[in-house]
Amino acid sequence: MRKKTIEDYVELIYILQHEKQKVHTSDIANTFDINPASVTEMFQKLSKEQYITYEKYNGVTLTPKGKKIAIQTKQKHDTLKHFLMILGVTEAIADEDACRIEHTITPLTMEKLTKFVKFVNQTDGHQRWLDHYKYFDKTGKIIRCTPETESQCPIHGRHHEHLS
Amino acid sequence: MRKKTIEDYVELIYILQHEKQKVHTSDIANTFDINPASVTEMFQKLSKEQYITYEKYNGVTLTPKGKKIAIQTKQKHDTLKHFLMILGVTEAIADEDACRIEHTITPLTMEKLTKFVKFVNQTDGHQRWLDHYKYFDKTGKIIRCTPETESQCPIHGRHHEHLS
DNA sequence: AATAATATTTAGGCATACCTAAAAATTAGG
DNA sequence: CCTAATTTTTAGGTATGCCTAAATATTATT
Repeated sequence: MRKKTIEDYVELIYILQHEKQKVHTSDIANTFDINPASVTEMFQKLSKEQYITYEKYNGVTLTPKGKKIAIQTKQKHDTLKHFLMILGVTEAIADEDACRIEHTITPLTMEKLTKFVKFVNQTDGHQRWLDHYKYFDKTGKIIRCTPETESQCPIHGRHHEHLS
Repeated sequence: MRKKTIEDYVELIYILQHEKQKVHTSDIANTFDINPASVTEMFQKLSKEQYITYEKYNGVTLTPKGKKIAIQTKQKHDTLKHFLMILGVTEAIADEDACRIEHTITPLTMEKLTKFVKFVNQTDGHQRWLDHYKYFDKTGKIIRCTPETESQCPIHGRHHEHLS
């Protein structure tokens, strides 16, 4: 599997903290499926760099610095995942890819993707184009419908009344 | 800068081969802005793994295996870049992000993104929604226009005739 | 409270992609 | 064609995130 970054660790600690107060070596080791010894090493590093408070044999908590990064990362993750699912990627894979992309993407690209997701959400139920995309995704067929021809559109024609 | 993968090297060799026949250590070192010594090392590795034919002091060429990977990678790169530019990312940054994402993305996600790009291309000039997205990107404002209200739409209203 | 089971840490290693400095090969100029 | 400049390679080193095995601390059982 992919090597975990500081962001991965901090994000996971953040998520686990909701259930556990103190997050332990084994929690991380299990979720990431890596050796506990590796987690201890990372705890030491994260502690040295002030992302977490670490007491030997007693779990960790996020510092404000760590929490900030965690929230930012989770935010990116959720947006990316949401975005991919709009395009028709399954949840499990969207999750996986979001996890990888969230660390490498530039702020500008993240911003545009965020806007795209907002755009789709805020026009929810009114994006005929998205139905057309999904139809294309399924069938490979492009069906154009202009306002004039929409009533004959095999995707929208029948439901025309409650769509507009 | 980010560490370069086998794919990065092979893709760049592929691009440079069009101009140069044999690609030399310094060509890669300059483009990636890394030390020539590091390129030599990678040449040795790539050669050992049969991606390139490597003769000391005499440049490299792609093997069929290497060329295949190169073409696949470049394909992914171009699609990703295109996709990001549809969303309004500038060319330079789209290029940068494409370069990072192309190595980590799963096939399913790549497939959906490819479909999305095709969908946009094949409906070129007929996606009123894309104009709406761009308007939202610029202004933050969502403007809904149904077939009935489209003629009053500030984006499409005036140009209604040659759009449909 | 002693011992057994479990969890965590330490110590020593590995692979990867990079680096610098120095050696060796190639190429260019007189 | 020989020396100087340039390019490439070798050798040795670094940081990172992982590993295993062994040591140590904690927790649970009786």
